[in-house]
Amino acid sequence: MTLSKRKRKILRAIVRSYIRSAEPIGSRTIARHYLVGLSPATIRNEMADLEDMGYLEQPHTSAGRIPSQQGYRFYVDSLMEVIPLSKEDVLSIEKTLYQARVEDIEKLMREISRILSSITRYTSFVMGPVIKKTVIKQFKILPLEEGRGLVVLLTDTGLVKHKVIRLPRSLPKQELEKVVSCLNASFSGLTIDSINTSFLTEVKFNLLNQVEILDETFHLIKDINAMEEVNLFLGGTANILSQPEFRDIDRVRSLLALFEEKTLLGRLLGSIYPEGIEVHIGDENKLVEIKDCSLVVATYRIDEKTVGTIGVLGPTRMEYARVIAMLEYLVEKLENLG
Amino acid sequence: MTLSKRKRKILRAIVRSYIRSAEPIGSRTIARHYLVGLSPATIRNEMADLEDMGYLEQPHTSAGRIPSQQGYRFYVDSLMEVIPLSKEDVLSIEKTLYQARVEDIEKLMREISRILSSITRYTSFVMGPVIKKTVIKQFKILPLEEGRGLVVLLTDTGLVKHKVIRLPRSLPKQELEKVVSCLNASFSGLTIDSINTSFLTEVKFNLLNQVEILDETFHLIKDINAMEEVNLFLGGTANILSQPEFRDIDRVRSLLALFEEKTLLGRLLGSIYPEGIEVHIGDENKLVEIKDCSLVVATYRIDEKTVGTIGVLGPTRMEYARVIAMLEYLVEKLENLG
DNA sequence: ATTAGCACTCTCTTTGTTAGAGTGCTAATA
DNA sequence: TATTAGCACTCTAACAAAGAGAGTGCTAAT
Repeated sequence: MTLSKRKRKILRAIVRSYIRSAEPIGSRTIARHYLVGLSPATIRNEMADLEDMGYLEQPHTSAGRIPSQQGYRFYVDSLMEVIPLSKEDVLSIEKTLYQARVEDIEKLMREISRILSSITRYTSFVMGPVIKKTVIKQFKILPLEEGRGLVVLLTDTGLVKHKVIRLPRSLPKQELEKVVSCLNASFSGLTIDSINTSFLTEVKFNLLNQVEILDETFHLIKDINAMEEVNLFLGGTANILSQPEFRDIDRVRSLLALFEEKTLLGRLLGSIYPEGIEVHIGDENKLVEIKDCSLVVATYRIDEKTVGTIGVLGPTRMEYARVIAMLEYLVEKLENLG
Repeated sequence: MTLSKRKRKILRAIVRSYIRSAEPIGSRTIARHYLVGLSPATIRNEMADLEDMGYLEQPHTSAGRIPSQQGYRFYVDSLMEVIPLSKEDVLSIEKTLYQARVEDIEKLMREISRILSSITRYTSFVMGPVIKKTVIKQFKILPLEEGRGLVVLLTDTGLVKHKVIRLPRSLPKQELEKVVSCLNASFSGLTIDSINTSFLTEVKFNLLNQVEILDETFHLIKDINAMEEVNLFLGGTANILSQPEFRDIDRVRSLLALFEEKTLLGRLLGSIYPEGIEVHIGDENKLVEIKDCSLVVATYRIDEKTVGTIGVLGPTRMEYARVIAMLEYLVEKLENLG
């Protein structure tokens, strides 16, 4: 399905204009502003063709045309030119990051997400490694006051999780250390995911006399596993309300409910790990709640191994080029500062 | 300003009816359903009086009456009867809590907030102790790999915070312990709030040779202090969209933006510590964003000292009685399980 | 292949009309 | 004196009709 040069020009004009104005575009407008020299009638014929081919739609007979999902797809794949971020944008990002005094990865993620949503005016997200897939590096147990201890779990991605557990009151220090080293010997190097009940039982056997503490520790792992705690930062969830396509409360509601239930969203995002940047337009999205949105997702790597995703969710009428440029820039930021 | 028994009956009927239906109530309806035996004309006279006195409002001349803010106030103070939760509600709460396998205070807070919003259909929040005001119990520093360590900060409220810091590469174990015990000696027993720069400088002086690590630790405290991280769980933020008063996108937007920016909300809530339960109706709220909402807030205590708040934010047309009953029940849950 | 011209279609806005709900007032009633 | 019936009045919401405007598709001319 190849398009003539002129058809491409027209399609591009329509997509761009519609992205800007959210209004259907008529042949006259195009002839005047985008393809000077041609008459509206000619444009009309071309537009009719483009509609037949599935790239355009007409809200009703006497309205102009708007891009179809296929139209956006073609635009993103073949027509769009990604231009680098403007100096002002770069400057504003750098300034914000500097002022935020980013100190750890979580704060960085939060900040980047904030920047992304405030500049794009869409909803943004930054997700860290899915915790279930991260590799356990080390356990530590800090005895607290009588009968309680703090399990600290370090993962290879630099993530730290802790949990207060009960300890047997009579546990002498050496015993505790023994338990810890046993835990480390058993678990370190494994992903949290891979520790199942049968494996645990085996380890438990080796620690017969310390079963109680192990149980608690196991709960930590199980909890982490169960809660699917996604390291997910959302920004600009209220932004979609400014988009004219979401004037209708009912369309917004399901979306906002989705944002609140981060687990679901996290699972979706966790299943996308694009090489480079991926654009999911409308129906291409797996989640029904966002079947009329577009999702732009990028992957970032830290130390060659930690993998997270960053992206933007907005209407299909999204400023793809700009969003992609933003993402490219911010991925770099994440990778360098993280 | 005292109201006749009949006026009170009428006001109560109007408030109740409006809470249920969100529709203005006319004299006929009241005469038929709430005060059988009286004619609409009589009710009309009384209603006119009530409007004069400021308890009722008329959206327009030929509509029925709706309660004014003052009307709600009077209702909450004098007319409302709080009836205990139904058996079904209690059962459903218990079931949810049981299934959630609540293990730590944060999970409990999240779960309670979820229950609260799902049953009331308003937006709920559960806030833990404001971290700045919590008392430092103990520092721990765990050496990690070469040149890095994990500072663990324990507070008297059971809250645990951690932060990865850089350590001088050459720091021997005994030195580290010395630093830790010095930190503890200096800081434990103080609130994070109260540690200011000048006090720090003093401590720094005592640790001259370990300045670097102290700096990092200080940053932890400063960070906590600066980020105002409120231990705030929101639930049902999308619920307000179901309320007819929020059919209008623009009214919703500022509210949702507020929800996203938890700091602001946390500061507001942190400034309310009612004895028992407090109801803030409409304009009584300090925050402009919620001047047309009602806020119902309760305090909960754990171990006689930890103080947090729990509450509900909804339209002024709120089921006050039911919400209050819910809160009473859930406060108890929080206090016993927390 | 392109374009001018024109009839046609659809929406949006305006205007007018009507039905319905509810009020306030007055005069009658208990 | 408190209550009520009756009635004119007001306001809204819903609907219909009409006109303007935008844009199309088709045909015939260039």
